[in-house]
Amino acid sequence: MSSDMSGWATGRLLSTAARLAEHAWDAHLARWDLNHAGFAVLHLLGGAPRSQRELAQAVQVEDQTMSRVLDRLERHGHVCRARSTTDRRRVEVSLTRAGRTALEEASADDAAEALLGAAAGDLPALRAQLIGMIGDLSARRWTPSG
Amino acid sequence: MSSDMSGWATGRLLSTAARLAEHAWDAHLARWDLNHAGFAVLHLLGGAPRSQRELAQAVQVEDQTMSRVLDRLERHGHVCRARSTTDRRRVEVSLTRAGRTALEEASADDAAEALLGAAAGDLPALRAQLIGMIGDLSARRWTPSG
DNA sequence: GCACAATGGTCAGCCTGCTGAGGGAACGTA
DNA sequence: TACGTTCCCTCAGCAGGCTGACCATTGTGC
Repeated sequence: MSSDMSGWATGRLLSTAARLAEHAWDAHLARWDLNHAGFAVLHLLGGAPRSQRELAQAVQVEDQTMSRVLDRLERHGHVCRARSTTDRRRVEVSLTRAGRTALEEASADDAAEALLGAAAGDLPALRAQLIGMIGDLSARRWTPSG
Repeated sequence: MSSDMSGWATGRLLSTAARLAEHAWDAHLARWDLNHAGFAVLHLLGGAPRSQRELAQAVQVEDQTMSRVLDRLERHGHVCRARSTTDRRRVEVSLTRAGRTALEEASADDAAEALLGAAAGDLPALRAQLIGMIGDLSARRWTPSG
């Protein structure tokens, strides 16, 4: 049944694996009205409030995308947006009490991570390769002298 | 500058790497009015015409998604859709002459694959891990006794 | 002080993914 | 022949990515 993937481009392999991982992850997070994108933001916000741009850069996403992810998080009450008093261009984003609870509960039960661990033979090796790859590709993308 | 990704969930690493790979790939394919999704379809169609459902299953995507990818390919003249004469439920998809040309030209210059090769330390190992992972996760998703 | 950049967010629009719902064609069985 | 089921595709709507264009605020230089 499973097609022969040896002829697939590596990019397609990455995309497919990522979609499957997101799907498993989202199924787990739906309990808290969350998904993979929102969860990553809550995770960052666990430490301290941040501006939207800081969040966007931390998760390697455009500002506009972060804006809409925050719309959804705000709509579901996980997050609170407030114009900065010192610099009124900035929007300070912070966890609500409900958001912190969701973050803690969702983090405690990391079934999805366990699933990936089982699916990937050598998880640390895979992670190391992905991290190296992201570093290389994102440098190529975000620096002028690509 | 590059944030510390050691705390990232593996799913997020996969998504980020996949997006960066898609971005590089798309930049290369834009010359032919193509993107990563459309290219995968053309690649499959290189052998022989297929029905939409066959294409969807081959690239592990829902039928509705494939339908829209084909809309775009058709609009740009890469592909031709024709109702099957033997089974009028089916739609036979085939390459146009322009589509075949685009496929051949885009395949010849595989700069994006080379880029990924350079970014990933050990490309064959990465590919092997991804293929294993896709097999495992997609079995979990698409079979009843997940 | 004022014109002009740089910075931080948003709006609009496109693309790929998903789910849910529905329509038309083919097939089984009564 | 008629009916229900299955199969294949499409429409509608949501979400996360992206680009391009725009607005408000802040900072800079003359």
